[in-house]
Amino acid sequence: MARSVAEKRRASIHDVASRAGVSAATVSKVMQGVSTVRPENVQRVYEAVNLLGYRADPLASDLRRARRRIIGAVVPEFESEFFGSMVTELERLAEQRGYALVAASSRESEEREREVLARMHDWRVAGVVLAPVRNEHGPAAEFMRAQRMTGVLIDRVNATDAFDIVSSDGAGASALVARELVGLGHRHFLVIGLGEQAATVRNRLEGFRAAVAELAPDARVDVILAESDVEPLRGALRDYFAKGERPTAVYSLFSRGTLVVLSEFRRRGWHCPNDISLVGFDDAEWMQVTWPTIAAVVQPVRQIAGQAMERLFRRIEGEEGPSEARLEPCRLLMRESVGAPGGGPHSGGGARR
Amino acid sequence: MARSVAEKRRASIHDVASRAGVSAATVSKVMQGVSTVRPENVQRVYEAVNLLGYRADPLASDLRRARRRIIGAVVPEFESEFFGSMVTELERLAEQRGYALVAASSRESEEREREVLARMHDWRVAGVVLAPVRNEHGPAAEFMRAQRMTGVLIDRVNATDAFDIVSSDGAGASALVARELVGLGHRHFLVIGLGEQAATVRNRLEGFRAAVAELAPDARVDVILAESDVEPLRGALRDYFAKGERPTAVYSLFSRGTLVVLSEFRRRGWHCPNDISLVGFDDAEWMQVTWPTIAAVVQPVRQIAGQAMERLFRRIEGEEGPSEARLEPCRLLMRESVGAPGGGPHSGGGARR
DNA sequence: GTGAAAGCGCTAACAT
DNA sequence: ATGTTAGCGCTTTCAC
Repeated sequence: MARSVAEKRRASIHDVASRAGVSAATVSKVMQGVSTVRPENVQRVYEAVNLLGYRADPLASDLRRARRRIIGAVVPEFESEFFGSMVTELERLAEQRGYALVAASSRESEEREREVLARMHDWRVAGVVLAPVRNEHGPAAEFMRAQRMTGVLIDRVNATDAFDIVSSDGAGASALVARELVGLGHRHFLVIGLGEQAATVRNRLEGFRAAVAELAPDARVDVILAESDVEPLRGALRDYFAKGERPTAVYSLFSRGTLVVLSEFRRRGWHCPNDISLVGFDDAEWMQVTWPTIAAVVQPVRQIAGQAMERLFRRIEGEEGPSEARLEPCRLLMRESVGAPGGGPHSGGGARR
Repeated sequence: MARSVAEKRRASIHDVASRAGVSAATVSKVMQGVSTVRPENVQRVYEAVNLLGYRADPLASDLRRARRRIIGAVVPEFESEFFGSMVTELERLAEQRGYALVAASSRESEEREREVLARMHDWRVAGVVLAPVRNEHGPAAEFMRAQRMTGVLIDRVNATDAFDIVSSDGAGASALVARELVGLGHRHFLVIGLGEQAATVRNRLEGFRAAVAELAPDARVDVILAESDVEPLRGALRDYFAKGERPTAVYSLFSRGTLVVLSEFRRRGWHCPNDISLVGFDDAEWMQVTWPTIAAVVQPVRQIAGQAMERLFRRIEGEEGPSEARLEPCRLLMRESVGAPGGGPHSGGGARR
């Protein structure tokens, strides 16, 4: 039965075709700018398109073409500045290439990460940018590998031969931090991190340790790692200080850790940098307006996103070859939270590297 | 030509069917749990499914069913805690109902907002949750109306009869702020906001003004509104203080404004609450660890997301009727940044409402 | 230059 | 209980 005009169903390519007095095939050609269509018909098609407000359904079109112009992005959370701007960048880059980005949050759960990846697989996305909850050996990465999905791993990853990976050079950045702090005279450090994020945390920690060992072999580096949640870390930190430990500088390896450290400083009435110095991994907007301003390692979000997309599209376009690992350098923003040990004047606000 | 076994194309429903020795229709039935299939065949189908790793393509299935189990979410930015957690919540709620959430950022641009909405329309999403850049009269909302898309507007919106809307009760929250501050003895206020976010800012401002007028008719409320960007606001604020204006309390109507205010306080060497008090709209994690901690209005993200999805799905399921507007109450977290004018002791850390 | 026909992966009537 | 057929909206040979 013919459809009534008043029906609210959206115009399909056939509606346009009959309205323009041509076939659907011709409409399709016009929409794709194929030049072999007679100008008169092109005209008629455009008129019908405008009249009906026709827009092709990209999903139907993709179905026929047996390819999806969709990139999946999976991140541990949307709530942080880091992953928020990462998704923004990835979206921009995907759209720039005519793809849509579908972002999903794994909510720091490896189980959910797997489910989300299964959905991406079901959707037949062209490729995935995965920021794993833990590291490159998680179930999600394994799933991707098993299903032969094309993808790139970012952020919390070490080398793996299954995928290209891109992350910031946490070891290098931590060496910068060590150099700064040692240069100011610090010899007793506390480093805190979350063990679950094994890949990144270990890099950062080892980079720091190695640099300190080289620059000041006599220095002491204490480490507090909590397994998976931030609250145990708070407890451990509290115990540590309660025992009377007094490092002159604290280096937090992840952003929420910086908040925990600050709140413990508050509890004890310690002020940076006079009572103790603080550097955090991951910069945030608020860190430059508080009193004191907080020194931080700035991750190069745009570079990471750019490299990740670059590599991903190369793979999508069929490039073979061994997987590559790329480390993007970080900047270190020294701010007021860092000074010489023992309440000396701080080092000023210059940016390094 | 028959496909070779080694081909890496994903298994389709036909592959499963032939493998199980039944028709595609039967496989489809089994996948949907239709009970009229002979147990023996159910078994065979499952075996084939497992063997081939078959998973239905939800997009193809949706195409056939002429409906898409996709909800679109459009927010001005992914970078803030507020919108980040909003997207997280919306994703959770959509998935709970068997839909996928596709989130996009309008990047604070109304032009882009329109484009993003056009894409959602092209995708034939079942519904959209739109947090407009400016207000309910923007081009995106107009587009949604014109295309008869089903959607709900959140956050920066006033009433509109075209859509259901959900936002936090900015006026009520601002009245709470006014009550607190007036109660402490403040009589000279500065309120800052971004004019472009017309809908919310006006509500919040008027709520504050009205409450102050009622509680302390003699009080003075200065207002600085910048049009669209945050930098002009910084300039205006600087000029204002340079002129010698000394309100005893500042109320920032949006989160980035709070950062601007803090950085201007820093420039002038003013400390909260002794030199001046500060309350910001929008809470953030860091506000409870800095010195001083920053008082803030907490928006009920989960309630907003919950109501929005609730209403959206009602509409998707065909519910008619006039559009409704819902305001969710906020909480006010008093913190150390607020005290009595003139450097008196601050009011403590209780939470109100 | 154009359109008929086939088909992407799936579901839903409708015979059987 | 099952398979055949038709078709969602689109693209792509391939005759004409």
